[in-house]
Amino acid sequence: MALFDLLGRRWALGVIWQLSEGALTFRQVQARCESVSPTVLNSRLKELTSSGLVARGASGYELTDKGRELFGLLKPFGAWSQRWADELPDTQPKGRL
Amino acid sequence: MALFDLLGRRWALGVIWQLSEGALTFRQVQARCESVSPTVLNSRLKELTSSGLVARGASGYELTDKGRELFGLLKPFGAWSQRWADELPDTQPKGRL
DNA sequence: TAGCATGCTACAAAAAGAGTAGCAACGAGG
DNA sequence: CCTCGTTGCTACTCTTTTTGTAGCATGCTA
Repeated sequence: MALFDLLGRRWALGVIWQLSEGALTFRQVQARCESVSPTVLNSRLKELTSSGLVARGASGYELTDKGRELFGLLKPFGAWSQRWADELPDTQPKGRL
Repeated sequence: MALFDLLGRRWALGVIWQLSEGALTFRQVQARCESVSPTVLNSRLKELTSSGLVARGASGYELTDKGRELFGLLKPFGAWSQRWADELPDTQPKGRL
C-alpha cells in the first residue's frame, strides 16, 4: 500500500511518465505537466528521489533502473487508457465530484 | 493523462485493489482501507462508477469488465512493490513532505 | 558586468481529505 | 407494530495538500 500512497499523489504518475522519455530539467517537467506548481513538483521529485525511482543526472532528472522498471509496468496503461477513453463516450472522464 | 488524473487521487488505486478480490459493501471497503473517510470513499466510488470501472451489484460494489482489465495491469505492482520495499531500507516509504 | 536560464523556496488562497456524527432505509426478531 | 442492528451515505469541522504567483541564488554567456 505504500506504493499506492506514493503514486496516489497528484502528478506522481505523470512525472514518471514524462521522465520515461528521457532526462528532463525541472522546468521542462513543469512545462509538460502544464498545471503543476513548482512546490508540488519539487515535493514529488524529492519523494520519488528518496524512493529511489528518480535521480539527478547531468542533463536533469531521470528515472533510475527501479524507475524504469516501474515505468515498464506503467507503460501498458497508455494503450489501455486509449481504448478506455474511446469506449466511454457518454461519461465525463474528468468528472470532478 | 485523464487516467492518471483519475488514479492519482487518494485511495483510487486502493479501492480498485480491494475490489479485485470480489464484491464488497461500502462499509467493507471502508474497513479494508483503514483510514479512508466515507466522504472520500463515496467520491472515489462515484468517480470510478461513472468511469465504468466499478458498478453496484447485488452484493455491493464490484469491478466491471473494464475494471478487471485495469486490475490486470495493476496486479504486477503488488509483487514489484514488495521487492521495491525490500531494497529501500534507509528511506521512509511514508515520508510526508 | 548585464542578461538569461535554471533550480528552487516563500507565501497566501483554494481544494482535497480526514474524522466524527448521525440520518433514512432495509430486514430480522419479537 | 416496535425495536435492534446493519448499510449507504451526507453534514460538518479541522487539517493537509495543491495551486498560483513572486522572486531569489546560482551558473553560464557575451
